[in-house]
Order: sequence, then structure tokens, then C-alpha cells
Amino acid sequence: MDEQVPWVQQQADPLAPRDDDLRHAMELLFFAYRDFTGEADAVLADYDMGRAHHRALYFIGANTGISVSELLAILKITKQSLNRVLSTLIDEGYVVQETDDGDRRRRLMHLTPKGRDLEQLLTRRQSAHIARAYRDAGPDAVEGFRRVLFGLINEADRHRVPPPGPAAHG
Amino acid sequence: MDEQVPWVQQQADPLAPRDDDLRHAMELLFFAYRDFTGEADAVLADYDMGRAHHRALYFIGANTGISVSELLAILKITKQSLNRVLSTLIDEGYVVQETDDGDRRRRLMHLTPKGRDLEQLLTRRQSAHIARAYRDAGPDAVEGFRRVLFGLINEADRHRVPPPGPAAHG
DNA sequence: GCATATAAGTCAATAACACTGACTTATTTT
DNA sequence: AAAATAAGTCAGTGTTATTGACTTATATGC
Repeated sequence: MDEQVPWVQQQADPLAPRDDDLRHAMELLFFAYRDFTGEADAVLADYDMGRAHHRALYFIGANTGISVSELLAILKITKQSLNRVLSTLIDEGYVVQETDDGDRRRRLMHLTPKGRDLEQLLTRRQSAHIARAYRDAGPDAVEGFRRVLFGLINEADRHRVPPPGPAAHG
Repeated sequence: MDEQVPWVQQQADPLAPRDDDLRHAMELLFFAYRDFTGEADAVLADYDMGRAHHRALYFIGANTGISVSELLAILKITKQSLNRVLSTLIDEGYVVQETDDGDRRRRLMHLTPKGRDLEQLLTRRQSAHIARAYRDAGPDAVEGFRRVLFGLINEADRHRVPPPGPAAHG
């Protein structure tokens, strides 16, 4: 086969990111995300669901009592796209909606025990995947991973994740 | 609005990844990848193309002379899925195929100048996005980012990206 | 109270991107 | 000559997303 995969580069000055470094980052993101999301796909298929169901399940689980519009803001998809997924999850008893007492237009959502079980089943595989990478890379690397990924998130959405701790190793 | 986004967690011992840390990682990956890929989408739309075209364009550009089956192995999609995308790119003059002299069954691909231009136009935005995150996070963080992402890639595919340097910051 | 705005849900039509399975053609290997 | 490989193609399908228009219920501003 002799796959010629030519990365002729030496890191000279990592302070000023070079073109090769940036391309490298894109490839890392592509492959890592592809393999990370691939973990749950086999399980999902058994339930006749896709990644969209998983994402909804995950973020409802992580934000109990979330409203439909808040979930839309997180997923950045249209109402119609979400609706199809949400209908399935509600019809099959993974998610329930309750009218908000304070504002009766709002439907606050949470997982049923069945939904929690499925969410955990899906998340477990991905967790193991990440835990392995975390262990292999070590705590300093994990901190760096967090800092860079946080910086990749649009400023408007950074409030949705915990901020990285102040540089504890400098 | 008062978005209640409850992340009640304190990092006690980053050596043993806790459940919260792993969930945190999943959210970081989701948001960062979403915003990273979103960069090029607007440009792509002007050319009536999607992410699949971009990925093909990118990996052909990064691996000049790549064969169809090698590209399939990278993208992990089916031949039919690739074919539709590839046909467009070839028909519109972004990519050319040439029969391999050594093995005349193989079609080696490379970008035309037009293809190179589009690829760079698309990549430029994403590069700027990553460069900013790299600068904000600092070189140590970048190294950690690389180590963790490398660990997230399936072992069978790690040979496709440069390995992270040996821990240079004990 | 009335007008307006907001939250949610729905309808119809469409597209991008992926899939499976079967098949053909050309070429290389055994 | 037979088998394997690389590429390309056909028909049919499914998931996830899109846009645009519309309805219903509820809340808010005046």
C-alpha cells in the first residue's frame, strides 16, 4: 500500500500558529469528532434513532426543565427539525413536557426514567472513549484541550459551558 | 431570560476523570465543532456545495495524488456518497483525475488551480477561527489540545495525522 | 380591553448527505 | 484462465436538515 501521507513539518515557533499547524488542527478535529460521534451510532440504530435524537436527549438531560426555544438555541437547528425528533422522543416516552406555571406558553421538558436510561446508555460509550483519551494525555493536556475548545466556541455561546479554570500551570 | 445553566462542579482531582468532566468534554466538542464547521458553510452555499464537498476538496488538497479508495477510507463514507460529490467537483473543474501509470485501475486526484483557490477560501475562515483560539489559549494548551484529540482518534486512523510531540512540559 | 409580541406547534415542499445492494468495466494478480 | 481489486454506476431509501406560511395559546404594553 505504501500510503504516502506527507507531513513534512517541524514545529519552529508554536507561539505564532503556522499554516501547517492550523491544518493539523482541522484534521484532528475532523477525525476526533468523527470517531467520537461514531461511538453511539450503533446503539442509536437499535432504537431507530439518529444523532439528532441523541443530542436532544443529551441536552434535555443536562438541562432539566429546559424550554423548547432554549433547546433550539443550543442545537441551532430549526423548529421543524427539532419537532420531528422531539415528537418521537415524547411519543415513545423518553421525554415529557410540562406547562410552565409562571408562563403558560412555555413547555418545560425533562427526561423520564426510560429517557434517562437511554441517555446514559448512549453517553456511557462516549464517556469511556473520552476517559481513555484523558488518561492517556494527562491532566495538563486536558486543561489545554479545554482551553482551546472553549476558545473555538462562538462568544455568544460560551456561557453554555463552564469556563476553563485560570491557567494553573504557567 | 435568566437562563439557568447549572454546572455545579469543582475540579477536585483531574487525574481520575469524573462524570461531570466527561460530560463537559462532550459539550465542548459539540459546541466547538458546531461553530468550527459553521465558518465555511456560508461560503459553501454561494457555490451550491455542502460540507461533503469541502471535506473532499480539503483531503484531496492535503494529499495530492490520493486515490479514490484512499479518500473513501479517510472520509468513511460509501462509494456512492462520495461519487455524487466527486462528480460535481470534477465536472465543475475543481478536481482532476489521472490514471496511475503504475496501476492503471487507480485514479489519482489533485486540485486544479480553481480547486486550490476554493479550498483556500474555505479554509481561510476556519484557520482564522482556530488561530484565534490557539493564541488565546497559549502554546501549552495547544499541545494539550493536540494530545487529547489525537487520543480520541481510533487507533486505526491515527497514522493519518502527525503524532503529538513527546511531552515537552513535564 | 385591545394590539402586539412571544412560545409552541403544524403543514407542505425541498435538499444535502448518507445508506444498501447489485451490477459493470478495466486492470492486475495468482 | 480465474480471482481479486479499483472504479464507476443504477435504483431505491432514510435521516437530518432547510424555507415559508400558518394556527393556537398566552403574555405584555398601552
